[in-house]
Amino acid sequence: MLTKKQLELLTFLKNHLKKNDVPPSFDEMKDALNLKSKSGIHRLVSALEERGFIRRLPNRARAIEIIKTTAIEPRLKSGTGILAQRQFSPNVIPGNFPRAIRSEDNEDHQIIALPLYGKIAAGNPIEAINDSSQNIAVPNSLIGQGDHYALKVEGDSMVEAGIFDGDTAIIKKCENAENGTIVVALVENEEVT
Amino acid sequence: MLTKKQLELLTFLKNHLKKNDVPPSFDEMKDALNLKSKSGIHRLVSALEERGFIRRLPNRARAIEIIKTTAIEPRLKSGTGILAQRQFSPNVIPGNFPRAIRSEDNEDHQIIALPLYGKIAAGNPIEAINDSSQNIAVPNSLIGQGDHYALKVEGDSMVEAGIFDGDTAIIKKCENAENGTIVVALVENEEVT
DNA sequence: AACACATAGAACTAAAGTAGAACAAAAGTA
DNA sequence: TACTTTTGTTCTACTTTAGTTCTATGTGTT
Repeated sequence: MLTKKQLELLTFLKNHLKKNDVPPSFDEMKDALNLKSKSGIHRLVSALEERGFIRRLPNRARAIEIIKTTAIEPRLKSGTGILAQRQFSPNVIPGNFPRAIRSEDNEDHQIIALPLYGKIAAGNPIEAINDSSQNIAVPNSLIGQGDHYALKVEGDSMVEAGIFDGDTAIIKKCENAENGTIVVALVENEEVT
Repeated sequence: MLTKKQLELLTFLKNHLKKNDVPPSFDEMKDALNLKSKSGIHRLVSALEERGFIRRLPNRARAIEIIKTTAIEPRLKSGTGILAQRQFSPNVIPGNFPRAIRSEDNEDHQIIALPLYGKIAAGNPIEAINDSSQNIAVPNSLIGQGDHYALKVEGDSMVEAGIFDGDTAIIKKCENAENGTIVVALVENEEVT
């Protein structure tokens, strides 16, 4: 229903509203999405309005109201039984990875296979799949010391951190989280978030 | 939906009504918002009326009625800057509290004041309020060893765990989370989830 | 009638905010 | 391939918001 940019704006709107009680102005939205002009925002806002996610009063400052947000991700488990528990402990993404892997760099680096443990929800918690049969290939320039594994990101509540739906997160395993790091924590035995 | 000034006035209206049972006059509103003239108030009142937050009788003194307020509780902070970061580390709710405090038991127990650090989102992360000025009173029968504090629960994604919107969570501070415990983790410096 | 208190609103200014055209590039789609 | 949509940009035009002063009008009391 929504493009990435539209979702990003909607998410920002939601958070801004929660934080400040006041909808952001076009300028604030512009800054939040790292645009240089408010016109792009104008179009995104119009798109959100057209799709029925927000409502607004024309020519009124900050007159934006959220009507609905994106639907919640469908859950994987059936709801009847209890999942076998994976032996997760809290893990940390150091968060200083380069944003993207340049393909031309691949020659220079050794590729490492990381176990793909399952999915991680950026929005609602999603259970961890416990078959580590799938691996993904990662240049070891991304990896420092220690145990690592991978999770697929599902949901969009982390877009502000540059983590998008469908991304694959490389997770470093460690026992304690420092303040300010993005963590993946096991919640209630069967879900990670 | 509202500009800052409009929200400011609406908040003042709400508080004044709660305190005095009588809506303020234009002059009182003018003083409350530090204006030198009542005309500004007149416009703000009209804006609030236009947006459906208040209703009024024309040409009647103090004839203002609040129809609705903003969905989210007004925040204590100004909303301009970045929050100073609280020194959170991952914390654990042991989860074996009795479900409710019976008032007749209060005589038997010592009451302890816990700092109310802010809100915790059961769904999406919410930033932590960093003024620990508010405390809540808790019977120490609920509290075991160690550091504790309190957070308000907002959202409902934890209902299955018996945690509801509006609940106040008593959190025990500890450094490591065991598997299966419900944790509150600091995410991205300013939000807890 | 006179008075105090309250609301209504015009007129002006400056600042903040919204609207949208026009062009270009990139991504997605038939 | 051709076409459409989305996105990013610059630039301009216009509207609203906010603060101010000043005046007019309505309402209830004495």
